[in-house]
Amino acid sequence: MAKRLTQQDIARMAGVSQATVSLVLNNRTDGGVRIAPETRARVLEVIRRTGYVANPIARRLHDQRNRILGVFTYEAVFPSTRADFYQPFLEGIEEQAEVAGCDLLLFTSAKATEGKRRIFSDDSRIRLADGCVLLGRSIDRDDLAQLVAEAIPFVSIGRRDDAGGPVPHIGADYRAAVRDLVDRSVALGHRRFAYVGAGTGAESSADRLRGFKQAVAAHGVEGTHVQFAGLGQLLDAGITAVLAEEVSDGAALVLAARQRGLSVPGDLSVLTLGAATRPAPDDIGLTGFRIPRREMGRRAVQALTEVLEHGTTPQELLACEFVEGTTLGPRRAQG
Amino acid sequence: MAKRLTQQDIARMAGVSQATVSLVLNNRTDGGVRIAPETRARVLEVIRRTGYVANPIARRLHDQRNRILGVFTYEAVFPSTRADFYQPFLEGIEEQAEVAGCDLLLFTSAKATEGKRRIFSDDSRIRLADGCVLLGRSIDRDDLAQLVAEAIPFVSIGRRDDAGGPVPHIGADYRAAVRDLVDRSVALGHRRFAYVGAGTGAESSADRLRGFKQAVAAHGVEGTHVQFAGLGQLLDAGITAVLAEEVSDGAALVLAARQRGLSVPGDLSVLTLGAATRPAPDDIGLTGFRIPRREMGRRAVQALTEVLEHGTTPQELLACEFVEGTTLGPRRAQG
DNA sequence: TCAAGATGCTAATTCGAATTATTACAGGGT
DNA sequence: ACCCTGTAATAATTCGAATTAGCATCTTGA
Repeated sequence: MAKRLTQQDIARMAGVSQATVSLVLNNRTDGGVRIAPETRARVLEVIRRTGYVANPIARRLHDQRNRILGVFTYEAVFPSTRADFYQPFLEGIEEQAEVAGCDLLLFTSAKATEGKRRIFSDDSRIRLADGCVLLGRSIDRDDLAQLVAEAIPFVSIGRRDDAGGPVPHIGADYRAAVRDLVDRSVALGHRRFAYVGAGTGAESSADRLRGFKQAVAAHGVEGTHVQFAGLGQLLDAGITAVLAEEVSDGAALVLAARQRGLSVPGDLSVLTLGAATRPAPDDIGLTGFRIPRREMGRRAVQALTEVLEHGTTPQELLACEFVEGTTLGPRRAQG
Repeated sequence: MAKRLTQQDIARMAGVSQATVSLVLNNRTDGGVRIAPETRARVLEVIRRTGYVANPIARRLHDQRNRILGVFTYEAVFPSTRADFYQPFLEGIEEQAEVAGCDLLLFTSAKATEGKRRIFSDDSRIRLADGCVLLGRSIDRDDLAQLVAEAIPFVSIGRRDDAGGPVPHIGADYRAAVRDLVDRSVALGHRRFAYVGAGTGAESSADRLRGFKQAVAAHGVEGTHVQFAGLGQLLDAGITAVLAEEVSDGAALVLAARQRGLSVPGDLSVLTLGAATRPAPDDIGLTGFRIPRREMGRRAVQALTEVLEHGTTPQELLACEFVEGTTLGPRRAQG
């Protein structure tokens, strides 16, 4: 197989030294470096002819930066079961990477152990890239702590609690978004709420539940939290508005209610909080909010650029947009 | 920022040389390498205490391999408009890359010129990877020729004509697939066929048309080729079976026929040849064949591995699977 | 007791590119 | 002839780990 070209090869062809090639390549004119125009032209011509590109590995070894940004996901990126979830983030990431003139490295080599990938295994390749975007609902806390401890440049998509230090992230402002939904519902007369979903574990779940609790407290209305949706139980408790963390749970509630001959939103309002770990029907028109996934991807790459250039620790929550839908209505005047 | 530990540091702490640390780390026992058990233990203890991990960059520099496979597409990968097309290929690519223990590099830095990316522009980063998979309906012929000329390890997804030499590729066997459709149709009594579509330009189009022509010739039946579908014109010509290159064209024909009060496949059989450059409705149940996209992605990565290891030029066409559908039926006995 | 062989480790080199220090050589002034 | 200055290029070193050749030191056996 044709061996890969090195600067030494280019140098030989152009009749100069390897150092000269490097200087020409990097367009160095500072620090008393001078290259005669004709020499420069000769070297550039050889480079053009051969299509030579500096070995990123060697480059990275010497200094920092090879214009490669890593993307780490805890599951495979492409399988269509995951596509709906990852896709919008990746769109934003790709878009901004193109703007930044960087290539994207997908860490597919990280072998899955017990179904989950780990960043730090026997042979972590994370440092191949200049920096890294982390994607996934929940991220291993040990991995996160090690990233922070080793000062590896990275940005998490999704807010993360401290892990031995602040974790740079671009998240969605679930607290504000959930509060907004409660506000709207209260304005429509609702006084008894239920939050259906985990509400714990991943930061995104915790944030939603926190927003819910803040909002019901602020309005002085009733709000309960249950892990799973039991329609009868909710109705018995006199609840008129349900906030379902998972989209599929929200959809299931709407269908169950209608099967009982109830009207949504006439008898019960159902709101969804956008979590999508399971596929859900999309023809129900659930009221809720849109997670700015694409924008989060874009901002994450921008933030990573800042980390790389200034060593900062950006943390930002992006606003979610209200989605009108058809499942929120005024509370029915009750007997 | 705490500087990263090196083997030299570990060596100092354990009172041995850097070489010894390397030998212990790689568990080398071959080629007359011997390390006393207690020395080994001492080094391992220091490694354990410090949490040292070998710098992958330095490691790759030495190995001449960076275990990075490139993926080049002429359009952005992730935008959802393209998702249906690229997705299955990428699934296969990712799957096999994981098996091979390689990471995937998406060439997002290749700026688009006139809406199309080019592999070889000012500053091609194609050589960042060990090898490269090319994806896209049509690939710039100059790019292709240069890849061949420079002996850059790559594999095209989709058959390609020679470009200054044979082009390594994993394609779909469109000729066989189209012949099969004609065979089935002839068996059902059809004698007058039309091929609707480009039939030229990209290799994939040419292969389909070639299969069509071979089949009608073999059966001694009538077969015409038109670029665009005019339903009336087809019916006037007494055609009873249409093969539409584009799925969307096939779907349009079915809808147009039914709008005229005709039955498909009662009055006209419509077959599709799987090209999907435009979105098409998927609820029509067109008869045709399935392009093994995922498998092609997998095989392409395998083939690339072979190219890298043995410098071969693999060329392979994978079989397409017949899809029953509802738009092919026996020719109606005509007055 | 001394060569032969086994054992345990290290010095030195390699990979490819970036950078610094240094050399080589021209022409100008005295 | 000599020094100085500017210009143009190169030699040598660096990064971190892997590898090979080779140097000590210690056992054996005759």
